[in-house]
Amino acid sequence: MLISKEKQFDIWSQELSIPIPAIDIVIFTVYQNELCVVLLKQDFEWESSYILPGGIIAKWFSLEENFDDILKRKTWITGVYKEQLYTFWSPKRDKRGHTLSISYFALVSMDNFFKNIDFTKVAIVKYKDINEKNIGFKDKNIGSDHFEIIQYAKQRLEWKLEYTNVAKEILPEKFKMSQLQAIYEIITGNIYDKRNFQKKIFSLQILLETGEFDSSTNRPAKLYTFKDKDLKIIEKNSFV
Amino acid sequence: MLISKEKQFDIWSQELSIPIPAIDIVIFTVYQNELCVVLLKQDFEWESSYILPGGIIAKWFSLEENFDDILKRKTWITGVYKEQLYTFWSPKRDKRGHTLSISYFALVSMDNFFKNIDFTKVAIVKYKDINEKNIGFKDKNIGSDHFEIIQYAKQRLEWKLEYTNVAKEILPEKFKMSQLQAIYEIITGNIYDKRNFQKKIFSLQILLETGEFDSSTNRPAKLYTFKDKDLKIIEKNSFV
DNA sequence: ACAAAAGTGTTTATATTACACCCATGA
DNA sequence: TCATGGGTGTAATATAAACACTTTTGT
Repeated sequence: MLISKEKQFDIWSQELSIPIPAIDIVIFTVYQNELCVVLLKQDFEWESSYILPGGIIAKWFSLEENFDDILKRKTWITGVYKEQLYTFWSPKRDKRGHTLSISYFALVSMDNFFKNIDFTKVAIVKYKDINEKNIGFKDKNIGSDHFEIIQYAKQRLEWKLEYTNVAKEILPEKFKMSQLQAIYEIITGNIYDKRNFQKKIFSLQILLETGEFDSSTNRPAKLYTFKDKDLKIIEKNSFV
Repeated sequence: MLISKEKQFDIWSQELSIPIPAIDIVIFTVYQNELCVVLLKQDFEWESSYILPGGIIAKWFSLEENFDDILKRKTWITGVYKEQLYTFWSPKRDKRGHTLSISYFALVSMDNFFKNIDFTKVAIVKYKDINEKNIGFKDKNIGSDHFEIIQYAKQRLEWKLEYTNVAKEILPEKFKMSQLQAIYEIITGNIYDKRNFQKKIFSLQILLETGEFDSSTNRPAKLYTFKDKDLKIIEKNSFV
């Protein structure tokens, strides 16, 4: 006998002494010079409410495979940078489903983003517009801690930006120095002197000059690209 | 009808499409001038094999409560510093139980350690003596990735030591500068010039002089204590 | 010619590294 | 008196921070 996924879920949540492991995804992008998060949307008469894309995991697949599957089903986005964040659980969270949230942090470039995303399913919400009130579907008792998870992800993003070349996951393949600086300024909320910024970035030795120029605005700007294709952790000096 | 925990576990692992969430604990201490890990032991004729203390979580309690319960049941250790590490899952791990491992990293001071630990249950293994061969009970097909988890925890420990005052969780309440330096040297594997080490530590402003001295060896040594009772992240300079 | 973004150097302050001798105590 | 671990300072180098004008292009 086949039972629907919903039904099966409700049986589990009552019968078992364990919480049900699920994945929740905080996916950031930079859009219109703002840090944004891709969220699932529910509209009420005069307001909107959002939750993180997520779903229950299947034991036949790895966490990464489950992530890819869930993100694709919920948003149609594929091929993003992803990293596990933290696992959240409390007996109070998500009373209906009793799900344990293995949260992931993801980055998507605007290129990839517009190629893949399904706008009938998701909303792009400015990070600064997200607050406790518009996160979580109160009536269904889900997403109660999604605001906290987003905060946690933002912290991780700032950290990663400082210590790795992860900015490449948000930028197009080739970019000008001012675009790179903008990413850092948007995400950290600081503004930097462009001479010092450039000196710092060059000292990290993570960029290559392409020899090409962007002529879209006034004086043509040199285009750079990241040297390493994979995530590179920038080594810090020893403790002492 | 009551069914035993073992039996129930086996039913779950077969019937469910989800993995069973469990906690695995990597608990470090510094003992006899060596970095050590507290592990559960199984002796064979001519060799020993170890796994991480761990157990299945109950949804009636938070992760922290589950952690405390599991650690106490398995080792009798209580009141340690703990921090969630990472959640490991793959369809290949732990074939019998299909458990998903929410791993934790913990630190225990020798003081606390000897007050609480139950040596009939656990072994204290030098970190450097741990290898793929002596971790995991092959016959029972458990702990297959515990070596990987320990490596991950060691990395986190080094990081925490550099960026926080977490050393306080391993040291006694009052300690001399050379003890603090030893902790750093043992864990990072580096050796430091004691003048530079002192300058660095003082610059972080995380210590207080107690005014007391340790007279146990030769010239009496000043005793210090940590200024903050809670974990303090040492702010790094801004990116640029 | 002017508006807009790109490009470029120097000075000062701070942090890091390398390095060696004297001190207080117990045995 | 000597062996042991504790305590202390300075000079050289490297990194970070503050700061403003010129260049190239499109309009």
